[in-house]
Amino acid sequence: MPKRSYGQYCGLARALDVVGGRWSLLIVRELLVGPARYSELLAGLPGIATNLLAQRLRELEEAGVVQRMLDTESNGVAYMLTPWGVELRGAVGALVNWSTPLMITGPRGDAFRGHWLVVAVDSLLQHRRFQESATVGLAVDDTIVTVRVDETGARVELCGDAEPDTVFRGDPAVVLGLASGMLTVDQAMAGGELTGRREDLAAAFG
Amino acid sequence: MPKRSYGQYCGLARALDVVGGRWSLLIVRELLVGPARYSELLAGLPGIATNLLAQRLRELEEAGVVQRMLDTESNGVAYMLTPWGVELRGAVGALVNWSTPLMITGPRGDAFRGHWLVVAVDSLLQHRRFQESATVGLAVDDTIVTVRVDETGARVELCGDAEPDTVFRGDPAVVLGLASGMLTVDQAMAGGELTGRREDLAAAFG
DNA sequence: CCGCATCCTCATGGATACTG
DNA sequence: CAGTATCCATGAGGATGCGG
Repeated sequence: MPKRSYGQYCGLARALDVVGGRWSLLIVRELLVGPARYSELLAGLPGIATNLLAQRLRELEEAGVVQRMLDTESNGVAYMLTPWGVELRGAVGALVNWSTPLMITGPRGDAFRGHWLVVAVDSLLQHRRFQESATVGLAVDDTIVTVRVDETGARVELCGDAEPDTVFRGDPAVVLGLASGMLTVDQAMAGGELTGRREDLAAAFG
Repeated sequence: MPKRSYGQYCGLARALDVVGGRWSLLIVRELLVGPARYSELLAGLPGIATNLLAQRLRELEEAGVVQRMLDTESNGVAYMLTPWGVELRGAVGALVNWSTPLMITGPRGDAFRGHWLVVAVDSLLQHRRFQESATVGLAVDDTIVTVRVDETGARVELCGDAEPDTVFRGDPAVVLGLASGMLTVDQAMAGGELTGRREDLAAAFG
């Protein structure tokens, strides 16, 4: 009955009242990539229980972070972020950037989904500047993400129909190392993990 | 046995593995103002259970976010953020900014501590620009915070011995409204809640 | 006092089965 | 497919105790 709140007149506390629950921000992460069906959310959130996903979606919808929409393809429901929900990108990105040390040294064998790179690489490239413009594809497992940089900044998205002309295949850690600047292009390509034109990669992660 | 982890190779998930637990980020908020004793943390975190505070401090220390130090005054222990912990300021600030709508419309009667304004006002002023420089004091309850702005940005801190020459006394909501830009100086002073030289206030929250 | 540890109770989270 | 229902494990909140 009484939904648990911190009961503090403090911005951080009130924010956590809404998105501080377990799995809540991870659901937001999924929806930052784009609208998704319930089953897609389940697939993108390995480990979540079905009842929890349903409950969290209800809470986030009630709070005004998430809204339901009609999936025109299947005539079913899909979930998407409200404009206010999209504004969580900054907070999510800050946490992603902060966690870089944890991504380098942490445990192996964790679950991974290629589309997580969309939010992560975007955040990591956000505070970097680029002289040249470049568009490269990054293939991890069966997902291809497009990284497009120019003088105005970086944009990362899931690859749709139009594949970029240069696609690199590699390990998630290598991709994140490049994006965070912990790994140089030379180091990343040395292991032969990444294939393609070196100068394209250097421009995208310069 | 196994500390609860999301088990995802994702920056956000790994960050939440460390600071996603209940109360964790609020503890960080307290320490962003400065080092604090255990009892001070308890006072700044109304609602937390004593055992939880002890457990969270242990976890955060083990993760490298918090470190113990010697309190030279009392020869007791004090807690402070590590350099990596301080870097959470960006994420905390992003959540504070995001929560602005919740601070305007939310429930009344929540607990409040004056020093919470240090982190909040600092975050809210961070993305704003100022033509003139100004230093004003904001008094809420028995806490006075100093807001100092100039062309290079804003800095907010707890008022020590040297009180600023102009001190405004007001309601937390009015102060936050000013800092977020939701409230103009005229509106804030109209109710007579804030007293002092209007031009000083206008410069600090322009 | 201050800094916790213990104990107890109940709310929350997790796993799985089940249903419209 | 999109969730509920159920049941068990874990975690949080509150009071109290206790050593330094």
